Amino acid sequence: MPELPEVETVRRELEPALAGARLTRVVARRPDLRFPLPHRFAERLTGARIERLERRGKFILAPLDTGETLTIHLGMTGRFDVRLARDPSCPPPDRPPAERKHAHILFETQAGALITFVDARRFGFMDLVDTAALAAHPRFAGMGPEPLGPAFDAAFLKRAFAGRRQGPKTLLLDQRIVAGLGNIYVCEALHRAGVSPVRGAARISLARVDGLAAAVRAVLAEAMAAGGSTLRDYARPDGGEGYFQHAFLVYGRAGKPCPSTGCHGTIRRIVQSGRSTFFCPVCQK
DNA sequence: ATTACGTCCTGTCGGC
DNA sequence: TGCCGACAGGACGTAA
Repeated sequence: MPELPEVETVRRELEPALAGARLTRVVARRPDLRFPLPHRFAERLTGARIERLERRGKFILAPLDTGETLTIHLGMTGRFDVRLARDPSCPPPDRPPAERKHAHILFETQAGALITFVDARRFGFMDLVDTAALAAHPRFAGMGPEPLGPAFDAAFLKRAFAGRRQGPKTLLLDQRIVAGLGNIYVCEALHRAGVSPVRGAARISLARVDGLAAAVRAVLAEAMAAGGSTLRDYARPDGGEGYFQHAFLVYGRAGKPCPSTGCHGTIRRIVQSGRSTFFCPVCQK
């Protein structure tokens, strides 16, 4: 379940193999992921040099020397398998059948690295967009600020919440308000800030919104330092696991006692906009 | 403008 | 033991 910390971890681990690398071979083993791949996808990538790897929200961006940018979204189960250049006399290790079955896109670099995009549920997607027009692209034009950037603070969030009747849970998941949060970190941030996920967002005091913005930044920074969270779906390109899941205070903990000091509440699971919300009804007001 | 809800996709897990 | 539904949760389309 890649959210910002997981996507950033993946970006960093792809860098050694892909930043500055020239693609010598690209294979799309099917014409679509979540959406159809763009026209002549593999051909437009083959021979291109990836100038660097960036991240915007939950997207990985790879600007190319062709004037286009490869945009990648991992969806739910998308991940990369990275094999750096190796001794050609040593055959590659066999992969488990499930891996092979859902290996949809292959990238080979001039230096001999083999990068495989694997996505069982195919909620991920890739696109090629004109780099000069990237900011104006519908997918990015309306995207909210980076939660760890300077534009995301209490004043900004207060404005975004103004006049809104939906709960902060729903609004923080909206990538047009802030880019990169997903279900897990929104639940965790709301609990840390002591803010109820169901309270009408316009009715949250500035002081609480301030605490919420701080909690969002803190939980993301901590998760990133831990290499993200590994649940059933997410795996790092290096095969390692993130370990922030051990720091969850509410996510997936329905029925367990609230971990807040002095609070005797019990974590509840409810459904908001079709998604699970985990929270403590006692200390989240 | 805002809100609500359905859709996509497949593997896993719990209950019967 | 096997079947079946619930669930996981990203973005997006549609309709009110």
